[in-house]
Amino acid sequence: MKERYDFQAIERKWQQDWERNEIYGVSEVPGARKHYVLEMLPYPSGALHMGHIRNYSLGDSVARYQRMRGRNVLHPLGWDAFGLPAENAAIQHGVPPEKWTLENISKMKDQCKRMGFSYDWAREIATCLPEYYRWNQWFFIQMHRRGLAYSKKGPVNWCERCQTVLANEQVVNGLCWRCDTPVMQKDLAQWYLAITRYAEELLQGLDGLTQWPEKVRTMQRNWIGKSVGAKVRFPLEESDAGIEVFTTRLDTIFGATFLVLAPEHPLIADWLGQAGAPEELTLMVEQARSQDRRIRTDEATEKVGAFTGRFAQNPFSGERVPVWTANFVLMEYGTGAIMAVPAHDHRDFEFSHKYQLPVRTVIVSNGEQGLPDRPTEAMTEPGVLVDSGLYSGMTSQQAQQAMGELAEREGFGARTVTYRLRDWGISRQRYWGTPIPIIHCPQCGAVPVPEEELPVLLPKMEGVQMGGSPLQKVPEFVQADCPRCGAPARRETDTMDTFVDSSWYFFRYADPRNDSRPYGPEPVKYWMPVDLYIGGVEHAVLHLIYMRFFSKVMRDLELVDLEEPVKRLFTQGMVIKDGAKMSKSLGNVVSPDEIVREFGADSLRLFIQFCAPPDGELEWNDKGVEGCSRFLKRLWRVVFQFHQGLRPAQDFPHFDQLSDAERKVLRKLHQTIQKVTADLERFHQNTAVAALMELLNAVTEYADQDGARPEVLSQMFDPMVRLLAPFTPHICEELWRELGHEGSVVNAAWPAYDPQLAREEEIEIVVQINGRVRARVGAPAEVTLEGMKELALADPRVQDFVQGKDVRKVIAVPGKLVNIVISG
RNA sequence: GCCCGGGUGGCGGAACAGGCAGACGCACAGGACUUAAAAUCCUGUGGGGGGCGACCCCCGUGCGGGUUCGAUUCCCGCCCCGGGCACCA
Repeated sequence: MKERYDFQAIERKWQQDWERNEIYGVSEVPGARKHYVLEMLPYPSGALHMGHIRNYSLGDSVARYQRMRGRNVLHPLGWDAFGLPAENAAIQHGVPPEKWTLENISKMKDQCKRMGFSYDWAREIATCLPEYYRWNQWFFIQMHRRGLAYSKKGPVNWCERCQTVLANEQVVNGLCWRCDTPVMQKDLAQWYLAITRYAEELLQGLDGLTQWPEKVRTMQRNWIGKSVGAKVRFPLEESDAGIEVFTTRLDTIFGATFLVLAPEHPLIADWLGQAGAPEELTLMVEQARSQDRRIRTDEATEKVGAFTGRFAQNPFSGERVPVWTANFVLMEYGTGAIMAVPAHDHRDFEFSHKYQLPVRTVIVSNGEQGLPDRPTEAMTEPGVLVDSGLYSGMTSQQAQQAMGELAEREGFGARTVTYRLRDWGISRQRYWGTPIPIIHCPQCGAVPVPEEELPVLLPKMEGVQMGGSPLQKVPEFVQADCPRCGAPARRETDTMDTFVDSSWYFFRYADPRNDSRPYGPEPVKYWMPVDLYIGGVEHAVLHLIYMRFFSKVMRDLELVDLEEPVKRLFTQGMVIKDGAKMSKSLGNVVSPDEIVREFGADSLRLFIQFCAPPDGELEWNDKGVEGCSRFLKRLWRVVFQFHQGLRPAQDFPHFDQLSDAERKVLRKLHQTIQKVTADLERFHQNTAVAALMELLNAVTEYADQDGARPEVLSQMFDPMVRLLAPFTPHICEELWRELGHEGSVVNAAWPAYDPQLAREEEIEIVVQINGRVRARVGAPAEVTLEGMKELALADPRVQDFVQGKDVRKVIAVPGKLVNIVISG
């Protein structure tokens, strides 16, 4: 008997064996049912943290389980290898970003192997390699050809610390998502991807993603921010120009007592440029423009404004309305101008109050009589129109339609839809990213690099420095000939946002070494969509919206025949310690390496799946790992103590020849098979592990009895090891071989449960009296409802309660419970 | 303010479709083994009360109501915590 569970030796041994035999390699097998399990690809920071371990342990147990169920499972991993930390390391320590990144990848890959994750490493990708990023460039060119990638000069989000532009999605509460520096506005020429063209489709598609968490779908809906309304043009007095406003409440237009322009509105600049512009106006506009965006867009910030001295005309009522400008109106939403209806909008109400502007009620609640004399707050609900000319008496909805139709007929407005979603700015003024494949020619303008010249290689740079696009300082890179006219030209020196890399990487796993296109149609057709995608919720409006966009574009490029790339999304919870996220600054980081060294990968994997439900937060607890390690030691002990003399399964005694204890433990086994299977299907790894612990408790109890029979134990160990294999593959592999099997447990079949054996022979019926448990009676499993009632009423304790009382009702729940309702 | 989650022992959590609240694990206490400790094994462990005793009673899933024979679970009204969005016209 092997005395000790030497996890270090066992884990090393089987990791080497699996690698040598390439046991985790997969290929397309026609006819075999595929299953694609994916985990969000990591940034190669240098070390896996507990969040990674949790993510990959969950994915790995699903991948192994599906494989044992006979699926052809694709389970790959790669590296999101471009990005700022590599560049910052280069600046701080003088290490070339490529070297830093590749070394980190190698370290982390090693950690993955030491965890025993079943990745097909033959499909590994790293986004910083030309063989990968050339396809980023290729996609960019395809998009450019269709007008989906375009360049535009305008205000962009700028992070001074990262020295680069950020996408809207990367600005979190006005701060840089990476370093929390307040984001400024800057005017720059940038490349954009036209995600807004897919806004409606991305929104509609969410309804079909029924296996995504509601939370993520809601976040995406909010982010896309669809508003249905109308644009209306208010002609300006003494001018040919007009002011176009966007409103979702066209029905309130008779209550529009003034207009407000954003301080950045082009008309404001015009007017300020003219002689005699009021000083007060100039001052206000300057103040608003220079206000920190975060403060400016905070609801709590005081609304300030100024009268422009101009008037416009309400196209519906013909009324003359003053034109104001104010800090609360933003240029980037709608038309940058609003009609203010103080009676029916909180913000307008507040503003009108401060500047003594008129408030006019034009909507009343259904069934309400008369007008409120002096409203104390805005009534923002829809209702019935009053004081609105021809439209008085209509409901808000009717009026919106009728007014919209009139505006369209008369040509001063139209019903329209706006979105909060902006096009995706992908230019980054940094070195370590995919070069944008564009050449700027003085004659021809921005010309895409011809496809056959891809990839545009990122030149090696020794001394990367902050400030400006680093590639500008590499003359050999910058100097290029125009692909169209051959004249000397300048190569684009910005690189792509790294979220481009991660927007399509999971397609590449299907065909990772293709060097003539991003992927071939057949492998993608076979493997896609991803059946299960596991990762953190923090990418809800970043990666998870970009990847949906890319998939739609690929469909329109006729590269794939697919609406949505991910069937089921699972967002796992964070790993925390002492109530806070693990972080270096808090000093509460637990290193997976140390845990693996002390308890082994299997114990860590088991604990991290046992300790909390996968979608909830996981509070780290060292003692908990120890408990899981104890469980594995006990498993080891019981198998090695009893496996000698185990007989093959066919010697198993007939059911009728089993003792009560033997039937009991066999029943527990089949119940456990049933439970673990169901729990894995519904992603409740924690209770699956708990069930396996219960099973081991039952088996140990039987095994320690006098007269425990080896042939019965043999029947127990075999399926038990298989059930546990997805969670703790190393120890299970060792035990599996010890039990006499030739091949790997990885390829063993998932055990089936026998409903007959899982069924209890004798059941316990809970007897309640007026809803309180008062007794328990035994009954045969096949007892009828009437039989249950009789048994319950016959029980002496029940008799005591019932005696002299009036039994009004007896309720029986099959196989479970009888409730006797008495009175008096 | 709006939208998602969530609130259960000392702790992490379980209870899948309204039917025994607290599975499993941690921690703790007592015991066995040991010269001793560690490891391991056994027993106990929501709170309160009663009985020599096998046991029995009462209370208990954030708070207050409701529906029901029966509510951690469903409904109404609150409180608290976590996350997301938020001057978006």
